This record gives sequence, C-alpha cells and structure tokens, in this order.
Amino acid sequence: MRDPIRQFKAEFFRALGHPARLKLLEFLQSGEKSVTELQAHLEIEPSAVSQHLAVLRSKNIVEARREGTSVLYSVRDPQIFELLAVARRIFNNHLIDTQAMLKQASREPRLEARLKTKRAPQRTTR
Amino acid sequence: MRDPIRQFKAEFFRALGHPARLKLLEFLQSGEKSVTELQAHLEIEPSAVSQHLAVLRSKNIVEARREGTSVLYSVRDPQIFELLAVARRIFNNHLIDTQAMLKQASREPRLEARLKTKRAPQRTTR
DNA sequence: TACAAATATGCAAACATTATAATATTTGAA
DNA sequence: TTCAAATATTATAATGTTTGCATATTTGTA
Repeated sequence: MRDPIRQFKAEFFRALGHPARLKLLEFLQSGEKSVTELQAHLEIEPSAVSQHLAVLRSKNIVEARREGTSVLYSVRDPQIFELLAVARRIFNNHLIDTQAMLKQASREPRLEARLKTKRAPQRTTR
Repeated sequence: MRDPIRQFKAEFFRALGHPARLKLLEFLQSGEKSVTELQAHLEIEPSAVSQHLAVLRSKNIVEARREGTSVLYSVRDPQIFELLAVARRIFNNHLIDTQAMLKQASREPRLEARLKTKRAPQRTTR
C-alpha cells in the first residue's frame, strides 16, 4: 500500500460518512446505549443498525460490552465528540453556502464560471 | 431526502475520505498553493489532482482563485485544520490499536470474540 | 425455548477512481 | 489579431469497487 497511515485516516473519515452512523454517534453523546435503544432511535432495520455499528467498531470509533443479553455501545474516545463539534462549527460558518447548496440540489457552477479573472500583480523587479 | 443536514455532513466527511485529498489539505496548511505545486507534491496524474480538487471544492472545503495562467488553492476555513488536528490526536491516542490493525491488514476478530462475557449486575429489587 | 444481537449471503445500485482525450483560459509572441 | 504554449479543468468511459440493505441464519444468554 502506498501510504498506509493516510489510507487509514481516510477510512476513518469514510466511516463517519453516512447519515445513520452520524446519528448513532450523536445519540451516543448522551452516554452508553444498548443496541435496542439505538435501533429504536434510528428506525431502520435492526440488522442495518448492527451493520453500521460493525463499521464503527472496525475503525475503533465505538466499543461494545455485553451485559446479559444486551450489548452496550459507547464511543471510545471523547475526542470523537470534539471532532463532531468542530465539524458542526464549520457547517455553521458556511451555513449560507450550505443552505444554497441544499436548495439547488448540489448543482455547482463550473470553476471558471466562479473565478473572477484577476490580473497577476506586477512584479516590481525582473 | 430523509435527513438533508446529516446527509450533507456525511458527504463532507466522505470528501475527506481519500488519502490524496488528505495529503492535499495537509500541504495547504502551509498556505495557498498553485495546482502545479500540488501536482508536484502529490505525484499523480494532473487530471487526477484537478478531480480531487473538484471534490473538495464541491464541499466548500477549498477555494480557488486564478492568477495569470495558474490557479491558486487555499483552504476556506482554518477550522478544517483544527478538524484534522483533532483527528490526528485521536489516532495518536489509539496508536497501538492502529499499528496492530495496519499490521494485520485490518482483520478484526468477530465481536463475540472480543466481548469478555460479563454477568449483568444483580438488581437489588424485582 | 425465547430474546437480543451479530453475521452470512446475495443483489442492486450507487459510487468512486483513474486514464485518456478534449476543452477552456491566459499570456506573450509573431 | 492570430497562434501557440502553458496551465487547468472537464467530459467520457471503463472499470472496479464498495456499499447499503433485505432476508435468512447463527450465536450467545437467560
């Protein structure tokens, strides 16, 4: 593999790249939850919840412990929440852009259409 | 769409989910760069660089401005760097796990193999 | 056995990546 | 002004892959 560390980081970010998994993590912010609770909160197929949890587990984002017949999940590192908080701040900063994007279904103008041509500043020497 | 905001956040994280794009962002931490510089740094096909840049642009992570024949890229919001820094801290915290994972090519044991069975604490009543 | 949860399987679809080729923009020279 | 070079972007297509999900099965616990 070309670049194992960055590859690993990339996989980490992709693990966050699904609405259901984000919702899981946000819910886990209020503490450890059983799979049953998570399923009730997400309102999707139980097996789908397990599958999303498996993705998060595989990247060490959450951890599980069994208690009787239930399995309780929690977020491994509180800094995950810090990460989500920073992301939230970024979205808030660009809320106007974001709303515009949502509205127009992510159609973005071509790059050149955005780029106001600007003459290169004149070098004083050479 | 079910959940547009979380959907959007998910797409944002997925935009970070590629080693080349992470490398781009890390490089941009030292300031605005021309596409030529970015290409030299990444050592991949020029068009591939443009394509990755297009992904980052589409999520408003970077912005471009033209100067003469070159196009200069920069990161829109310094908090992106904060985000990457938090991610880095998370990885460092779990470095041992991470190294183990890298070594064994991400083979993870099944969940039950990890779960030390633990008896549920006895309820005092009922 | 019944309950809780995970896993296996299979499929469709969406997605992502990359390579190649074509196109656009700016600049400077003829 | 016309052309060519340099810089980048975009279109296309082929591919490959992951991915997400549903259904069914299995595992672990009480």
